[in-house]
Amino acid sequence: MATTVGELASLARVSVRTLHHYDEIGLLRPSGRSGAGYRLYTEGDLQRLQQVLFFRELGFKLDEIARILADPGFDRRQTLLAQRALLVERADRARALVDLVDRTLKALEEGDTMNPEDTFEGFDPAKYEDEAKAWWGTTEAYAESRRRTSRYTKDDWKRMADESKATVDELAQAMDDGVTPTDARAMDLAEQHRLHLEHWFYPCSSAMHVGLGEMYVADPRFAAVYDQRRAGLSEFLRAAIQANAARANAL
Amino acid sequence: MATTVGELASLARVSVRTLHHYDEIGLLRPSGRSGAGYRLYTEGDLQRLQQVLFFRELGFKLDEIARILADPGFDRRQTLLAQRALLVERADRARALVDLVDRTLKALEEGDTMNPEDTFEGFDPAKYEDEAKAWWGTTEAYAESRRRTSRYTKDDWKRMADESKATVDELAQAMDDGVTPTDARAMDLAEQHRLHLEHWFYPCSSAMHVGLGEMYVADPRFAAVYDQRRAGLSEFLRAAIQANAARANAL
DNA sequence: TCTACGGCCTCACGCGGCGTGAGGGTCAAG
DNA sequence: CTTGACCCTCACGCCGCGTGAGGCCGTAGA
Repeated sequence: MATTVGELASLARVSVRTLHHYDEIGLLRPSGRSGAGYRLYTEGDLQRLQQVLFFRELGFKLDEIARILADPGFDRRQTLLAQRALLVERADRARALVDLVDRTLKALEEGDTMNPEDTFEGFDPAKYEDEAKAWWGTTEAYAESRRRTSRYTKDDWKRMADESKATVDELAQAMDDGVTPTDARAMDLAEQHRLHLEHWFYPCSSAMHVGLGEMYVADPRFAAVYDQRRAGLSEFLRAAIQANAARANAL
Repeated sequence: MATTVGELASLARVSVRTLHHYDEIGLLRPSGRSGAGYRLYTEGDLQRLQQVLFFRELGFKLDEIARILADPGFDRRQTLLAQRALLVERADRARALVDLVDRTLKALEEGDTMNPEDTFEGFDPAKYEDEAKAWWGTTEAYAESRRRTSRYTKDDWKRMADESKATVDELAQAMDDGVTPTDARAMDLAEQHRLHLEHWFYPCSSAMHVGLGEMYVADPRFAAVYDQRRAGLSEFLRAAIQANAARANAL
């Protein structure tokens, strides 16, 4: 008329330890005990266990399951809808990451076939020192920037402004399209932004770029420029820069 | 020339505790310490951190990341491909679960609108007792089965066999199509199997059905019948029955 | 009747990736 | 000289169990 832990465990394909655990936390107490203290489970217990496993499968936490089962009048619809949203998010995220891996793999291959001597450059001490200075004290970058910009003509400034505006517009459009900062499109725009800086102002390593991104949200003078174009744009750019730098560094 | 934990933490959008942890486990040691023992991070540290966060984002475990970064010649392609497979699996699973939630919601609604008196039936003590007996001792079910089958004509037997074969064929086809046991299609077939038993032999509660599923894999006489039709079919049926019972019980 | 042997019991630590205090030093500003 | 915002090092907590250790129960064979 009743089963022991081991039997129930093999029936439901869970470990004995799991049943012990569920007993401990009160999620599934055996209906009885034998004289020797053995746990005895009834059919009702099996049914409850199946309910537990069903919700566990859906990713509910054990205490949530306990609450769901405690009150049969509990709004299952509501609960399931919430869990659905969570699962959709998880699926989307996993898909996005697969995408990220794919792009990383592609970048790896291209990098391999196109410029194998990069391996050397990565260890160029001079370059490294340069980058370090540039990021840890903005002064060096600032000096370089002034050296360059002092020779720009009005025409140069206009072209620079046009380019800049284009990038900002594309970023805003990406946001409107619901693109996330870790998306390829956003990262590519961040890279475009970095190249823009390199071209017009000063050498800008990805590390330095990250620092700048921070400044864009932290310094209201910068933030205003972006957020005026579109709410939250400065934060979006910062995140995209981070993602882009992370990708670049990991290769 | 160097930052403190707090600064690096806010730069990289991680907690100070996380950096402490990475220091503890040796994943990211600060390049230096101040006189007072403060952690001091260089730009190189930031870059390494970004590498760490990149791989963490992809779902690598911290010790795996350590191994990847330890050896620059590490086969990143291979590693990324493996991770990709893992992520694809995760995405598929999440999608399947969303599907399961949807079907559960649908079943909930239909159940609500079509037969509200089921709530009563669920608490019918007579029925419950019957089910309990049927499952915990197969004898009762066996007796009922014999009572019924003793009156079957040759024609009845043939129709029963045809129905049975059809279900088995559909199950095999589902397997061929790569359907998983927790998929709706598999669960529906399991339910069909259960109804088949109810119709031709004896009342078969979902709990009892689970018990039978166990027997199908455990008892070689039964397993052979299914596995002869298609390798692994008995195990597939068992899993589908489990899933179907779990779904039914959770509603 | 003794002895295996398998199943059951109760602790209790371990894992992964940190969160979250407690209790105390350090450092620049007022 | 004090405040307050940093920083430090323990060290326990979380979640869902896995994995022993050390010992009792129950049945079957020698």
